[in-house]
Amino acid sequence: MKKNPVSPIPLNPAPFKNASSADAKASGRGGARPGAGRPAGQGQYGEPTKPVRLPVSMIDEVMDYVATGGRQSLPLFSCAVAAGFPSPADDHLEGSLDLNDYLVKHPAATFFVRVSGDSMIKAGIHENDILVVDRSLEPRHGKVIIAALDGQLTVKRLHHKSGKTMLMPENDRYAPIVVSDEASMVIWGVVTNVIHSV
Amino acid sequence: MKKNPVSPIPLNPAPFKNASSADAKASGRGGARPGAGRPAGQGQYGEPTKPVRLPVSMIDEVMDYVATGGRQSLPLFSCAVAAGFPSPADDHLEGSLDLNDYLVKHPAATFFVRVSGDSMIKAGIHENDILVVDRSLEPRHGKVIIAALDGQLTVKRLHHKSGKTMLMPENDRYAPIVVSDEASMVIWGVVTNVIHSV
DNA sequence: ACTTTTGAATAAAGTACAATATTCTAATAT
DNA sequence: ATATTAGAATATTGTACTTTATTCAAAAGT
Repeated sequence: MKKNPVSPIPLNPAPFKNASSADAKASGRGGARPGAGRPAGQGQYGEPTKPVRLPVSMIDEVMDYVATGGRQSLPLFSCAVAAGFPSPADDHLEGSLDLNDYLVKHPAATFFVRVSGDSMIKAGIHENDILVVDRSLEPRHGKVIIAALDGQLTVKRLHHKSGKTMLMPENDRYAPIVVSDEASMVIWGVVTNVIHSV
Repeated sequence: MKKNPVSPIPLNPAPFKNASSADAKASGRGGARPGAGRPAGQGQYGEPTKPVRLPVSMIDEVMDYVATGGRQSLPLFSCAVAAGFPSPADDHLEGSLDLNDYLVKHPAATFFVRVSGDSMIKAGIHENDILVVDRSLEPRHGKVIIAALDGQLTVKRLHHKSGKTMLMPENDRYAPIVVSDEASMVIWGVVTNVIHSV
């Protein structure tokens, strides 16, 4: 069992009444008294624990999860104009954010795509960016989508105009793709977010 | 449920002998036999479990975590050119990705900032984007950083030139900021990623 | 008076056990 | 012959209990 490195917490100096007055025991040391014993909250988590059954394959992972404080919720600040004086960090604090929660609304229907090419540069989609794609969203006109065309994955903006379906790049050096045979195109999902490394 | 494909192997050398021959019990049904009993892997997780102690405040959260299959690792595809034929999804599969792992290398030193303004538009940083900021990285020349100037948070590219420190916007409509009094500027951290909604 | 030793008190942590759930088959009933 | 039922077998699951760790303070030593 791991030894707890936490420094001793000075407990309340409870007014202890010495037992020597009446029933002092001549033999042995120590003795009954209030305040003795290991203080609560000295465990590895600083709070009570309870045994819970977990699948063996996940125990390590869960222990990690618990050790790192659970959901990876980190503070979110905003650039909003502050009071005017040099303001503490709290003045900008908007709350806290978990990336998976924020970016993945439908975990079972979401996947990522790494971008190659620059055909969508004007939409803020660069080479090597990671796209968050949700296949549970309906691919409507105007949405940025991931489509498989002849077995090739592409990112484009979907256009439906006068009965025709087109895949529009957002880069002047590329031409729109007219989807003649709708059956040859499979839409994998709708892009919801772009993750870009600076 | 799934039946064990292995046929019941009699553990003891003697094959199961029907008890009726000699010491038939007139009363009672069923009886000893191999293969009886609840099959393994029928539990709520389909695998053995073990009791583990968890802090009470996290039990609900952990149960959620376990129920949703642990780390939110989702598939990552690439747009790389495939074999030429209409290819299955697997041909594009690069692996799987957990956003927190990918974006947050130093959880204790990372925070997020929501962008206002368009002064960094050429760096792909748009209004309302979320920036991933790591304060454990050293703010070197050329890095995009978050700085507090007179209590106001700003995103700019850090420049050190001939002894001067400057904060460079990436938008022609904005002018560089010369940091005259270095003490009035506090660098909060280095921007590692931009998260943009399409 | 100060330090060290020792046992009591009590929380933490791990595990064994009892209760429950599920499935199989022999015995019984139809 | 087929369907039903009761009991046996065995995995699952929750929790009680044992073991371990830590702290307090009286007693003993210096």
